[in-house]
Amino acid sequence: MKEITAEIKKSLHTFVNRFIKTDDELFNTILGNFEYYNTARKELLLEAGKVADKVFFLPEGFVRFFHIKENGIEVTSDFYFAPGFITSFTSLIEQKPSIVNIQAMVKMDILFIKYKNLIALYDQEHKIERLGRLLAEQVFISSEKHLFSFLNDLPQERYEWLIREYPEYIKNIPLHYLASYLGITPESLSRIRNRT
Amino acid sequence: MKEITAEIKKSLHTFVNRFIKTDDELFNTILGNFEYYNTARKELLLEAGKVADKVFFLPEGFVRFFHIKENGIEVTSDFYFAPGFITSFTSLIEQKPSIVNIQAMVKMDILFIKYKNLIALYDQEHKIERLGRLLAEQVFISSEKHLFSFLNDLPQERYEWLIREYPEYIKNIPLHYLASYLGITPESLSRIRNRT
DNA sequence: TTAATTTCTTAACTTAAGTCAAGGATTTTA
DNA sequence: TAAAATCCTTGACTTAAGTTAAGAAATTAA
Repeated sequence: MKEITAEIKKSLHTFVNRFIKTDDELFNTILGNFEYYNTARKELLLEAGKVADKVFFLPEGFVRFFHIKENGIEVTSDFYFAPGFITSFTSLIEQKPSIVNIQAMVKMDILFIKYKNLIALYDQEHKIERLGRLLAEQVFISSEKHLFSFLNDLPQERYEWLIREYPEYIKNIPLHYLASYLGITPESLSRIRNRT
Repeated sequence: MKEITAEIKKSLHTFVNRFIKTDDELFNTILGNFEYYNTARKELLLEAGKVADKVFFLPEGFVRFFHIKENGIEVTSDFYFAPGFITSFTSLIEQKPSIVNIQAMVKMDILFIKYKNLIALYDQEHKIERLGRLLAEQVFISSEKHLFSFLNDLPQERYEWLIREYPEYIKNIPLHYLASYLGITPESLSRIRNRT
């Protein structure tokens, strides 16, 4: 079982301090609640049907959210790049089975905190509750952007929006995942790209 | 200038206590920060281009979120029914000009709290910070549902999802607003409804 | 480094939604 | 309550995306 490196600690510290200022005591309280984990590429950090009982922190790498529709089609709903906290918020908040799978896109060293420890931290420290509020606000904003791309734009324009808003997606993510993120088939995305 | 009635106080109390338990002192602290306002039907509670500086509480009635695209087409992005807190979260959180307009759909008596007072309450009371976190989580969940309807379903299925998930929409909301909420034209919605 | 798998593209055809236009029904408001 | 505005539907036509199928290219893993 590998240790939490100084580099990983620093990444967590920097990220948390974007939202709240932590003195040593508070940061050590937070850090003390996290455990280390090493994922394989393509490993599921959360499986659809199970209740989310952890929040992950990614100091590196990125993950994909996806689910399988009744007709068997796989839908990619989101990507998160490091650094950041990752979980199925809906499953975690409601403590109900998750709709989505969360999949590691690359092999990576990550941290996680258990749900019950997070809740205890919320009770214990006003500042951590604030961190929770600010993070919830951020995931809302990012979800709303994705939603607005559907309300405002045709598939072709959604693709243009995507490369404008998230240029790193194009470099790192297989196109058929991007297609379903955009709500279109891989064939359509291929045609859209070749009619510029 | 009309007063805040006992009925409105009760509505706020009941709603807040779904999320946090408030003793008299805490509830009076919250209530003391709200002011009364009476809207006309179709009045804009927030105009696109202005920074959101209030959060509204609706004890009754409902509102519509909409914006105008560059091509002049109006898009309805959301509806909120009473009871609940209403604002452009994105504009409020980032303190940037709002994309959306918020429009009263009926004449109603409402409350509002100013942004700076809300921030002060967050600092002052851990429990209110928690309320903020829980509300942010709820708006995320509701935005994600709307998003998933686009990722999972064709327009026809999205309409069926809407009447299943939000039957009250059909009874209260003009169809051309629902059409743009579903990302389709009024003509298409009309055809979808007439091919059951 | 080769075999297996995954990823991406192209083509032919189908279908559902968009566009443009018009008119009737309903609701609002003066 | 009558005029105005809004709301909803229908029809004819266009267009963009879906479907099915096949194969080439690239990547992964044995």
